[in-house]
Amino acid sequence: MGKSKSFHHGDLKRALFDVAVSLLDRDGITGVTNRAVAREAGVSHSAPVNHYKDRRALLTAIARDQFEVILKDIESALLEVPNNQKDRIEVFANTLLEFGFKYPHRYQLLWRGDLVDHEDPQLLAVMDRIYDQLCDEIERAIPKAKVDRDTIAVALWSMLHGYIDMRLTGMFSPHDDTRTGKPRHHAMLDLFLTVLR
Amino acid sequence: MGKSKSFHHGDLKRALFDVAVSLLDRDGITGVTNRAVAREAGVSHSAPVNHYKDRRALLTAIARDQFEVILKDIESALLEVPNNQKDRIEVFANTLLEFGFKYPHRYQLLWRGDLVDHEDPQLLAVMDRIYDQLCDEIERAIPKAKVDRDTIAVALWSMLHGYIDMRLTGMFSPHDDTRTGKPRHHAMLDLFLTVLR
DNA sequence: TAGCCGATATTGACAGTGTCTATATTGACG
DNA sequence: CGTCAATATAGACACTGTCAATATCGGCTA
Repeated sequence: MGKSKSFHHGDLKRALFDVAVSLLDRDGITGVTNRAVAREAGVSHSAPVNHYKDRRALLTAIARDQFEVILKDIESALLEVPNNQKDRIEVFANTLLEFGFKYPHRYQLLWRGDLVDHEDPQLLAVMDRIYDQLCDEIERAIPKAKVDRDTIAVALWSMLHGYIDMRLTGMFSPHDDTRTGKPRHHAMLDLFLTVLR
Repeated sequence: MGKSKSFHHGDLKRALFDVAVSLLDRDGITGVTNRAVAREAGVSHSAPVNHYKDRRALLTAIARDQFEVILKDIESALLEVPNNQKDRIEVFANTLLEFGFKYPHRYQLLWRGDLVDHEDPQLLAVMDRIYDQLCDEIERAIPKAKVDRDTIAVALWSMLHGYIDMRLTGMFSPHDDTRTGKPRHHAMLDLFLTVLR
């Protein structure tokens, strides 16, 4: 829709956004200050306020966008897997894991309640779509279960998020499972999916 | 050992520590600034430097301590459960969950790599003890498994951490499982432990 | 007891931050 | 051409962490 082709700059809003993301990747969240972003974009230190109310608004926009990226990654990865197969859940999981390890700082931003407005309706909407996607796959894979579909979804997403988060903080090292020789997260998933078979 | 009964103050090091924790509980991590801590302790803004090299050092000390609290909570909770029972794992899990919900800000601090030095040897030591404790319980409950004990431990801890973290960011609401009527995390645990039976 | 000395606390400074206000510039549109 | 709202700037304020210089205190030895 209405991308505001700007007056003085060109499209400062987008420029600020892009700069912020690249700073995030390079320096982590502490490197993404309003002033650094403005500097990098070649504008004055308080130019951003016209496009993003404050730092939180900018970071929320990024989080929104990255959740969308994840959703699209999942959707397109699922396209390459035939329907009604249990390993669609595996595809879901792997996509999330890959994103987390490829863009650690972006991933960590997503869950920083002090920096991102998790009440933002658009953001909530995307998260819901991801969640619903997961529920659909679970329903497809195991229509009959002792517990809620939601419980399975929450359990699985929790495990994935927790694993990524703890790996990123350096808590777990990326060792393989010694019994199967598979990467840890692969073995973990197998273990989890055992319940469903 | 050697608690440095201080000269001017009394035991400023401990006072700073306690003030920091109470500020953390009250205002979240953003409220725990060096200056606020000093102010609250009634000393000058740079008094803390004599006891904690910088903010990171203070927060690392807190994290260390809180991991110890968790370990002790787990150990004492386990004392009330007979050996060789599978629900010792449940006790482990519930203790972690309770801590997270009771002290959300402390819990979140534990995983903030930008604020806490996760290479700190003492901190690593405590985390290892918690991890080993978990592994022991797993070994006790299921000596024979298709996968590594480590894989089970990592999977379980990941799930617990992920659930707490996502609950604290407001991602999941605390709904009960509709099939069983149990709290979500309870049902989640049951689901996970199914693998082991 | 006198006096030294290291541990502890204060003060002041510097660079950086987010955010607000007033001011200037711009470009589209009448 | 001139108006006006959108956009950009410059300056200020109150914070922050951290450092260096200074002051104060207590235990120690002489």
